[in-house]
Amino acid sequence: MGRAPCCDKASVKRGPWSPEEDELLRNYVRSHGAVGNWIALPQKAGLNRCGKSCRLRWLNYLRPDIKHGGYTEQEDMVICSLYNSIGSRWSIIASKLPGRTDNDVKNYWNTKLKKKAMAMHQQQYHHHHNGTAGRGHARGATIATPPPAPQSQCASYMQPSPASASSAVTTASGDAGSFGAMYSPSHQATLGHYNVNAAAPLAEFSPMPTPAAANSWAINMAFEDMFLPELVGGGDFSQADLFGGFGASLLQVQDSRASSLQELSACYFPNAQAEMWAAAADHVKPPGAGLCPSLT
DNA sequence: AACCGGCCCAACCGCGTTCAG
DNA sequence: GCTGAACGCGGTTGGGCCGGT
Repeated sequence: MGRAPCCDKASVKRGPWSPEEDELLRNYVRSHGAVGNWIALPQKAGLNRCGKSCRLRWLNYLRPDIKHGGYTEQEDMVICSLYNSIGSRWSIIASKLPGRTDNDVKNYWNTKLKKKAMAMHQQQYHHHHNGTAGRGHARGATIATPPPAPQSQCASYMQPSPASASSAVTTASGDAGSFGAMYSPSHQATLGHYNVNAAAPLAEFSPMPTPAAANSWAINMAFEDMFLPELVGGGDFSQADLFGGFGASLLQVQDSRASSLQELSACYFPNAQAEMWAAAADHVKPPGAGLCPSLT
């Protein structure tokens, strides 16, 4: 049974906002500062709107610091790598992109970035088969070459990143083939969903990027101001760490980094699986539930 | 010019979480 | 501890826009 509607839908205006309504809302927020009670706002501001709708309008459109469009490649990369790490946690992803809203990031991913990833994947898949087939999987020869998977600037992050399936755990277990099972339920759900909607094998693990992939768009990006070092406590991340590694370097992710990443993953996946990952890094304790405070 | 289909984005919907009473 | 209201989030939808035919 669903919850009761927050307002009487029959009596409030719905649909696109008029400039007049925007102005009323803007004026109210300007003069009253932080909105404590969105449900009460429409009446106070003279708006015939649902409070929820007002909140959304403000957060997604009217806020003064909002940026619209014009995503940079660096932002693309942040979105992609975080999507790989934590799935469709848009609010978290958006929080790492100043001026971007979760709705905006979500729309951007669904309408553009995902396709960009697919296109890049096609390119790199062909390259892989034409020029680098037979090189095997850098994570371990025990893994059967997976079916074609997005291997793009985005899709290259779709392989198990340290944050979603740490190499420390993998190498410790000695069973690289168990990667699929290493995904947390929440991650699997995300990928499953992605698979259904995108009609593409994103749920499959990508093979390790080829050298060609390593030269791709993503690898050449500057990482100095990336967010992950901040998230894991200021550690200096190499690109290989962030991308899940390239070649042998991946297999030798140092324990400390792996631990930090496991902690990060545990923060995002507060479940038994995350606890298992975290436990593998001995000194890392998963949070009880919810996101790590540092991530919110 | 009219129609069509795909794209894009703002807005809506419903559910889980939080919190005050 | 319980309950219900409010909040926050992710998924989905509606409709305008635009390019192709």
